[in-house]
Amino acid sequence: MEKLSKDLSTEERIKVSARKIFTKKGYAASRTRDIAEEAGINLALLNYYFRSKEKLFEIVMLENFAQFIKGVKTLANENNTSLEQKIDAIVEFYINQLGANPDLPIFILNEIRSNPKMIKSSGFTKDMLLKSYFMEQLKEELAKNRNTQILPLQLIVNIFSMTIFPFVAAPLLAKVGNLSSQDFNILMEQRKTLIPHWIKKMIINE
Amino acid sequence: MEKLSKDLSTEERIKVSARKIFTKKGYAASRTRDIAEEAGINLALLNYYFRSKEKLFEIVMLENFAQFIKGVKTLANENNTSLEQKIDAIVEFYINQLGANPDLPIFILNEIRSNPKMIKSSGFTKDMLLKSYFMEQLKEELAKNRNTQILPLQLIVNIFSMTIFPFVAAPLLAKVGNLSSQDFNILMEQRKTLIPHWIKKMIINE
DNA sequence: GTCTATATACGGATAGAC
DNA sequence: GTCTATCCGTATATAGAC
Repeated sequence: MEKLSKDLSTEERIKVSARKIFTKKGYAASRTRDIAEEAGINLALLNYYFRSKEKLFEIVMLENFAQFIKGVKTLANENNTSLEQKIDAIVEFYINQLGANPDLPIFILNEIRSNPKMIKSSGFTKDMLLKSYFMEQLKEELAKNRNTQILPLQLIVNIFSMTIFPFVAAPLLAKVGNLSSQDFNILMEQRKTLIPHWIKKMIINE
Repeated sequence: MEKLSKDLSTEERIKVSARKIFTKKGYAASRTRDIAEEAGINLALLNYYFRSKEKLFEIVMLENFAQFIKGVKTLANENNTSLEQKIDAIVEFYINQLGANPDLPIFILNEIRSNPKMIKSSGFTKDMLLKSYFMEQLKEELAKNRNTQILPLQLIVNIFSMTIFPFVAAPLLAKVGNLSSQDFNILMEQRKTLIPHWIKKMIINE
């Protein structure tokens, strides 16, 4: 197992290792010893910097959340892109993001499940989507198509479902669909254009 | 916290409690002591019946898998229902199923992630969907609409994504969408008809 | 700041009485 | 079959030397 490069500060190396291990195994199954070893330092040092496993975890989680939120927040509020462009951008952004970090979404969702309090400190807010410019544009487009009986939220759920779920279910999907990891990547690459295309169809009231 | 009714055998009560706790907290974070207490028996007795935490877990997991698989396997191979009817049935089945067990999918997906070997013994096979009657009907319908460039698998991914993901992301969705649990149920109830409707649109090559 | 050694706690599992 | 008491491994956390 490759050790981390030495040009990061010790504190930073611990955080990087912690994220890696927490993300892969979840909080409970992760051992501070493993995190320390991965960072190339001693267990005592980990506690010296972060006081406890739990504190370290919280810090890492907040950064994970932030990474996740940042995408929507900025993309959804660009005010010189069309609705279509925004959908394209969001889908592509998350497929790229999760392609590099496939374990991240299920890890986050799972930790939220087992510790519902976490969501309060997560940075996710009810305004970040509902009051975004993206939401305005979506409502407008639905009205234009006389398709007002569909809650815009339903479409937003679809965008994220179709984008994120395949990563969450990847091992199962690989099995059931008989896919190599190469096949999986191709499938996701196709979805970058397919998902926006499908969403467009949903908006139109035939 | 309500104790389980006494008319089940001890062994059965332990299994029920184990499923409940494992499903809620995941394997690593679950304590055999808690399972025993939930079942209203002693820790020693749990080991008397199941020898170890791990053995108990395996048994519970196999039953969880079975419950999950059973739906697709039977519904996808009904040979006197139309494609449309099958899609309706699958979506409704899972929304009902997961409405009663909202933690089940993320639990299963998460345990598979942290222990990839598990998928081998899970009962999920590459034939159960790819070689189903459902798949035949889907291919046929796509061909009929000259929509052969879309992999049928992409549509299957969509069905399950749109059906299952909202449960997986429920706490987040509730937060971001500002939904009460009542609202969430309504949203999912709507999806029982919306999802099949959307899938139909995807099949048609406009 | 970083290490070795150790204290302390917790959780899974077993011994043995009933 | 079911319990109480206990053992023992493992993991977090700290003490204290360098």
